[in-house]
Amino acid sequence: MAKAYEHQQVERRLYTWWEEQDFFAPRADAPHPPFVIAIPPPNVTGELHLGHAMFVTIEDLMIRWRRMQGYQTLWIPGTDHAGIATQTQVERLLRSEGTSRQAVGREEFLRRTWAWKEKYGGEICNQLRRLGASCDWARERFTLDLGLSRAVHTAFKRLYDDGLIYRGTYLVNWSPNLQTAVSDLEVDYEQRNVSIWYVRYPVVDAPQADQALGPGGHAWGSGRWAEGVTEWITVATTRPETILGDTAVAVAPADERYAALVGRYACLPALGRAIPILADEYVDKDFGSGAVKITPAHDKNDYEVGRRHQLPLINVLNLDATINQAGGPYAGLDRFEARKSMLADLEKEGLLVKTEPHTMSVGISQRGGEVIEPLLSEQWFVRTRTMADLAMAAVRDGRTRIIPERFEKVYFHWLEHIEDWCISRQLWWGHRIPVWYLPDGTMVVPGPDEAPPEGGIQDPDVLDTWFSSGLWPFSTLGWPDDTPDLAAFYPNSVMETGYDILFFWVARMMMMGCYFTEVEPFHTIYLHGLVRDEHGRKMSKSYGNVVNPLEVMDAHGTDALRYTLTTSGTPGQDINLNPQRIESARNFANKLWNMTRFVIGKLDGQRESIFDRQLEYMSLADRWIISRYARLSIEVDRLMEGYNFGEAGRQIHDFLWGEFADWYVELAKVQLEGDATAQRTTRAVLYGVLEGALRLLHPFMPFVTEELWHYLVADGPFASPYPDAPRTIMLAAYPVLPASYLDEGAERDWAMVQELIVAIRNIRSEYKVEAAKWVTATIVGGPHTAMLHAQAPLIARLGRVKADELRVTHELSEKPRQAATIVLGSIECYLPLAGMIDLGAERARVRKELDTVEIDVARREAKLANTSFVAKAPPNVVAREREGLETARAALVKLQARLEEL
RNA sequence: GGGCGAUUAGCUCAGUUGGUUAGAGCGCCACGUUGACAUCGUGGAGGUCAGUGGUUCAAAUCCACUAUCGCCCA
Repeated sequence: MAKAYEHQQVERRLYTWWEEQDFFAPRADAPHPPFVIAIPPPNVTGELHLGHAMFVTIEDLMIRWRRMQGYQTLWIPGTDHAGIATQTQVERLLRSEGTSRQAVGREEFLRRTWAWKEKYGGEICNQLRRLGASCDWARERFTLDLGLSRAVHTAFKRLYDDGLIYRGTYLVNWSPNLQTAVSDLEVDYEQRNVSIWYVRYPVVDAPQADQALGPGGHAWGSGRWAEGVTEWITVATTRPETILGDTAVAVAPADERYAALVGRYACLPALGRAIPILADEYVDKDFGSGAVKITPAHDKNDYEVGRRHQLPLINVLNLDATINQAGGPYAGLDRFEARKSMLADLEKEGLLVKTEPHTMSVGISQRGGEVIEPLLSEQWFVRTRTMADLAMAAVRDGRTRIIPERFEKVYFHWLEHIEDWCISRQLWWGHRIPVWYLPDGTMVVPGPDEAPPEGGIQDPDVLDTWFSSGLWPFSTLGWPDDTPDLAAFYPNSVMETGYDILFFWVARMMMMGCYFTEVEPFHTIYLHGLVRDEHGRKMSKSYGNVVNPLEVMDAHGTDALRYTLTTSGTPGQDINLNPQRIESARNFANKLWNMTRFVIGKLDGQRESIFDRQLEYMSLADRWIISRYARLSIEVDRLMEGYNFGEAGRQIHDFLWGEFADWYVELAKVQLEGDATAQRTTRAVLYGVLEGALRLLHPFMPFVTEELWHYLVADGPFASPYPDAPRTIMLAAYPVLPASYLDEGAERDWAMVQELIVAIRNIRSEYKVEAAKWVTATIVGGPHTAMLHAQAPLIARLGRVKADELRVTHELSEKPRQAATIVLGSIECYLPLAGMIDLGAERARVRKELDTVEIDVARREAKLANTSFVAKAPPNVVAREREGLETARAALVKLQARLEEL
């Protein structure tokens, strides 16, 4: 074995072997029921980032753990076609070639996109492999596969037939850069400092004859448009270009300032259109001027006002956000140029009253980055209420549980207030809407196995990518067909993903799963936190704080990254990824390597586990480490069942490093110098405990544990839930020891010995005894004499006391004067450090120790003197307090006596 | 405006139903010995658990309020 762990030599080799051996596939001979996770499908042309690393690590952890427990595990991998993202990439490519999707046409564009997918689509999956993902690649799926497309078509058809899908002209979120509608969820809101302009409109009594001219009979732009006007109504707006689409001015019904104007008309600047002045509750009389321009085709609130008053809808924008013909003199200008131009003209015509700074939230296209335009257009929608109610009921009834629980509240709130879902996208890359229009205008929605109607033209739009993702837990298993996989592995067990896509994806899977399959798609939703940089900032290219998981794995190994991601936080909480923690995790892997190397070296070929045989004799140290290991396995089981993976991982680490390596390995060195029985037992304990602990750790650090396990067990037998399991730790049993292995007496006694050894080392260090120097010591054990006597060889070695000069005695009448003193409850220990003891300093040291013990005694006495404590606290707590007091008092007496002697 | 989360050592974080002296890693100081490991070992320093009030025999932990930071929704 190499002197240090070299992950480069191990990871790819093991992964290839695992995959070749088909260890990832669900086993029919598994003794337990299925445990199924569907991967959150990454964007097919995406590149690995820490979000992926996070979900892969946690899901693989769960899968490996359940697999080792004997569940029939299936982790379905796959990718998402990611409509907008992928199309944008290919469009960029086309632009670099001097062409465009429009120029090459739909068919060619799709051909190019598939080619792009073939070229880059495999990359993300290989990157998931590097993370150690033990998913069943034979079942890999892609949302645009034939099968999944059939699922999408079936779902659409059913919703359509059930009346839950409709087509209509409504105000939608339009992304001018992407030239498509997007859903409410794909709009981010940003607080922006903008201007609010006060614009006055002439008040008139009736529409004019010639609208081309203003109320004064002059053309717009002449500077005299409003000549002679005496009555005005002033509106405040942040979007002057939408004046062109105004169809009313509204005031608050209770606003006396404007009461007389209601029922009359305002003359619209630029266009001369007479629009009614009306009263509506929507208007806040204290905001702006108290009068609001109403543009039903370009604002959501105005749309509602318009509906209440049957106002006409006038759309003034083209799909690229330039002004259309309805915009008169501004037609052809971009929306922001039109704004400038409009403001200049308003100024010129004396209609601009004032400008004020204003903050408002602006909708930004999540993908396109530009300001979203509320735009009237014909789209397809899903009526969500029925499905949302089903999705809520599943969680409310406890059929699906969300972890952490607090997200249930968020989930309910969103589903309660859900609006209809705009599912059509004006893209080419995706599932084309399965609707055909006949020349007479009738719509036909054939089933997936039916031929499209003769002479029909298919709707040009595609479906929102999340429509297909919503079917993922069952479409990947063959739905709508009644496949064996669907029967065996649906519903899934756990949906694990980041909380940031609770609405986007999780809620939609719940909605669609409950609706189409009449069963909740998974029993548990586990939401992990987001990965941020070490100071809690979001990782972003512009900050330059992005950590690339591939680079981390190259430098420190996959296990180090995985261990860091799983143990850096708690469920659902964002983690601040500290690069130093990754290094520590790498060091841990190396520590594992070396402790195993040591154990193997000492086994001398004896591959025998303490857990496979009854041993006649075990030392205190043996019983202690076995008890600790048993306790660990029970704790880990409890933590994992409760989804507290981080805490489980930390405890395994602490045990392996802090107890097994730091203590037991050191003790084993001494025990291995003993007789044949001691040697044999020690080897069996080293082997059994380390082998088991590696299994406990395997789901966290799959590579190093597998590699070491091979070295350790060689051809030896091992426990596995699978009768003919090949030689891999992946299929070895996950340990949970029976409580009979717990030995509280051994743990208590060993704690005492440990404390004594640490105290001796502490004294050595304080007196600056050279590390190489072996000292003399006398232990006065009182009631623990026999136990301490038995442990003397270990105490001597670990405390660097000469074995033949370590005395353990029940009592000591004559205490050495020139000696440092240790008092631990009823135990005393004297270290005569020839010539090194300064009596004054030693007195001070003992005095200080006495002080702390005095405080402790006083505190405990006060507690026990408190009658309500004794009466109300549980008996074991009181007993512990009494015991502690006795020990502290014993120490107090000894320390006082010692101080007098000195 | 509504909701949620966080606040514990210099830094990054644990602390599982309230119960000995609040822990870890990194960083810091001192010293390094043994054929597993310097990616290491031994010892040490370092915390008014954000603040205030309450519940309780007992609060980092439960409750209320406040402050600061962050996120989600509108």
